[in-house]
Amino acid sequence: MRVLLVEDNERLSALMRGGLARGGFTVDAFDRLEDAESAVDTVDYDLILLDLGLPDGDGMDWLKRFRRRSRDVPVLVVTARGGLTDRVAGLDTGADDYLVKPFEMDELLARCRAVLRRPGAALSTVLAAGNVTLDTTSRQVAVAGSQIDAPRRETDLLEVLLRRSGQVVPRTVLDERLYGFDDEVTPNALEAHVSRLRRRLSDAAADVSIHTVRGVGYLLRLSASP
Amino acid sequence: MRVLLVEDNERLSALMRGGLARGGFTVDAFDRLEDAESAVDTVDYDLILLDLGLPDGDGMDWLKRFRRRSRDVPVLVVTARGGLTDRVAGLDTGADDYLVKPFEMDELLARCRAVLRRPGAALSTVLAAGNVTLDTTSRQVAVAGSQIDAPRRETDLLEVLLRRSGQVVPRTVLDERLYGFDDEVTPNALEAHVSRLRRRLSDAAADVSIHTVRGVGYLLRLSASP
DNA sequence: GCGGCCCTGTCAGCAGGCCGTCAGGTCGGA
DNA sequence: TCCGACCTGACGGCCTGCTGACAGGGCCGC
Repeated sequence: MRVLLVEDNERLSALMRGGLARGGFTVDAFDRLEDAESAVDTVDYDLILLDLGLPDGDGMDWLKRFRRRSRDVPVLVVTARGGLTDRVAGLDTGADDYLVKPFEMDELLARCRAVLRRPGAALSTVLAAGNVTLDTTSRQVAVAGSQIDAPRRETDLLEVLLRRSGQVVPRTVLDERLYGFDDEVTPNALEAHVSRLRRRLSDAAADVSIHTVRGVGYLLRLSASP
Repeated sequence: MRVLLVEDNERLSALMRGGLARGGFTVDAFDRLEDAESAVDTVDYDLILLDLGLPDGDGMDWLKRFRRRSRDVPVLVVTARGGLTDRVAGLDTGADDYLVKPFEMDELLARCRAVLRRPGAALSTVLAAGNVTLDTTSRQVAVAGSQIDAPRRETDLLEVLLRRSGQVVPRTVLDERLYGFDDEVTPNALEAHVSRLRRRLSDAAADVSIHTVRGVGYLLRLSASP
């Protein structure tokens, strides 16, 4: 974990460097915003520790500017300004946490760890074949990156085919998946959906298509491309 | 945004519920870990506010167990235990932040907002898509820079859609975010709000619109522009 | 306290799209 | 060529979602 420390009090900076190093962090320390500025342009930090009262400017202003271009690096503000309004302003400007001097090294480390543990993006399962994708949670179908509208039954059908892409899926399986045991439905209903889905995929220039295996079922595979 | 509050002090709980509601959160409040336990099993909360000294167990133990199975819900610990070792232990157990009683409601809200900012999502307090912005601090909506009035429910709805702008947000998620356990509501209530918000956005000449995904939910996306 | 306004949930009517069915055509294998 | 399997365009019932109207309730100003 690489950390950028911006702190102009030399003794405190030394202390923090020591503590962070013992905590397993790699530290780059600077005492001016200008140096910090060029550092963030060249190195991809995991975490930034920022003092507010610095010789060449206010850390809060810098943070505001920084947040405008780089959104995802956690920033922990370390400062003597302990007032409520300062803390609220700091948090709302884009600080992920706020630590008021004086503090114990253990607490600094704990807060660093906490900030780094922040949740990542929620994972969604995406099925894909060729340039066709289906997000199983949002039920969105996309071809070559652009979304297309598909009604529910066709989406369900596509899902089953995608899950066994390249293999023949028997009619019976498709019927079972699309319709509960209760719904009795003409065999033709499935064929109708296949037909409509084929049309939709080819209209969207998909590079996979649905092949018929007579007497058995269907399979999804890459279209022959010239 | 749906919040689980676990706090056994009745007066404090009422205060926090009020403050959070004014801050645009939907709150489920319980005074025992047992109830919290079953709540987290059924609802997908955006944030958990946890008191430590509870009648039926220690919040810290519960948090430890909770973290073992669910890693990605932010937890903000609210407690009277202000000692350093307590704070460090709390953060290392899996709390994302630590707030010591007594505290101001403004600070609580600011910390909630900070914790909810996920890496990759918007890091400022202002959510935006197209020319529509929502300041989560003041709960003000603006289109192309000029503010428009939107009632609370519509603002909440817009917030959820903005946080997942471009992605489909399932109906169930929207229902969960907008309404707590107690509020039982016709599915049509959501549709009514969507309708009203659509009207409001288009009246204000917003360049994003709410798109319906039949059988699934809604998504916010840039309107087709000529 | 009280009147009025706005918010918000409910209802009902309506529109549009989905989906199962049918019928007629096409294709493949024997 | 014949037959069975499959394709596809047309159609209508039905269901989902949209929206205007309305009523209850809370909040604010007088």
